[in-house]
Amino acid sequence: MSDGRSGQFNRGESLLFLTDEQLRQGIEAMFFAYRGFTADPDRILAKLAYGRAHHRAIHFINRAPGTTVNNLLSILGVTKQSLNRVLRALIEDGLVESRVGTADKRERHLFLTEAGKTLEAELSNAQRARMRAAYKEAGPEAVQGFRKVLEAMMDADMRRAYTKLRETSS
Amino acid sequence: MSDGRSGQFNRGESLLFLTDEQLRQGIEAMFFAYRGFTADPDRILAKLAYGRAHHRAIHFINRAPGTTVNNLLSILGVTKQSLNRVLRALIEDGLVESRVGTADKRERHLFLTEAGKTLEAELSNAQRARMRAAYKEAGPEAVQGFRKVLEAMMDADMRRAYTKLRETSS
DNA sequence: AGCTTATGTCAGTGATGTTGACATTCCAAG
DNA sequence: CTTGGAATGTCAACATCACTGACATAAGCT
Repeated sequence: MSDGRSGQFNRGESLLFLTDEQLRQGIEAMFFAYRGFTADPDRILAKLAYGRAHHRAIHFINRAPGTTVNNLLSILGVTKQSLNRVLRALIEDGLVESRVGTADKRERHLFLTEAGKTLEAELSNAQRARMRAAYKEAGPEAVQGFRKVLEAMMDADMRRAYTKLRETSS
Repeated sequence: MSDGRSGQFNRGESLLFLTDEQLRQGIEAMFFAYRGFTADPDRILAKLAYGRAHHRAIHFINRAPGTTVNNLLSILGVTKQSLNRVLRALIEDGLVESRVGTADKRERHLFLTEAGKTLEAELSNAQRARMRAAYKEAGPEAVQGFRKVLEAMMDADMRRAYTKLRETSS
């Protein structure tokens, strides 16, 4: 790691000791934090006999109403058969509506019903509350860094999906 | 998007637009990043017919050699039945050794065998490589914020486990 | 001796993922 | 136009893994 500076570190690198130990702490922080991240929605979902797969489907249908099953598949990264079971349950329970495509009748466009939107809001509110609290506790500068590292940790195709979602929502 | 930044915030909060939209982006970043975070180990584990549960067990046994089953349970947050299935497999495959406690013979103390350490290193290296790359891409200041937000997102008991691990490792 | 603790095990259930087979629809080559 | 392939989505069977509940065993504690 020859940075060829006169001093041992330049200003930018001096805070970044990438020892295995530091990295492992980051790994463990990620593990524990993700548990907290999903804890609140999990509690709500458990009462309804739903799991995280249902939450993810509801989240992204809400995010991009009218999305097709195929589109959802690529975002969620599961097989279509897996997603189908989840969608079937949500449709039967009246949370999601599936409309045959007009241009291409093979496609199904997915929408949340009023009941679906209600559950989505309940899940979102719980998760946002925790995120808001964490942001507030960590402070504004920390939030920038948080987002930056997370984005750098994604696979290329995930980052594409992520930035695409950011665009369409604005 | 009502961000109304005319004079509504004081200096400290001015960088922190806690709109629902901003929070949702954080949520999605967390979702996608966690997939990237586990992708590399998952590939290695799949070849051995192991899952993430095995990885977590191996990780924390390596982190705290001699830990008891009960201790591991509280860190991992799974049921003993679940953990037992995992441990049984790892012991049968010669990756983990279970020694009866000397002071309290009810306890089992867990250690990685040489083969276990080899697999742990393989998994760790893959995950650290990604973490290192993400840290490098995001920059030093970002790393501080990343860690700070993650810690703030944990449940209280998780944060206790996390900081305890940090102490014992130093 | 009786109560509690630590661990392990068996049985049943549920969520989630997989592969395979199949129906429907679209599109393009002949 | 017809036919065959590709795309989209659905249904069925099976595997994995987590959970709850019940119980067994051994050891420590009062």
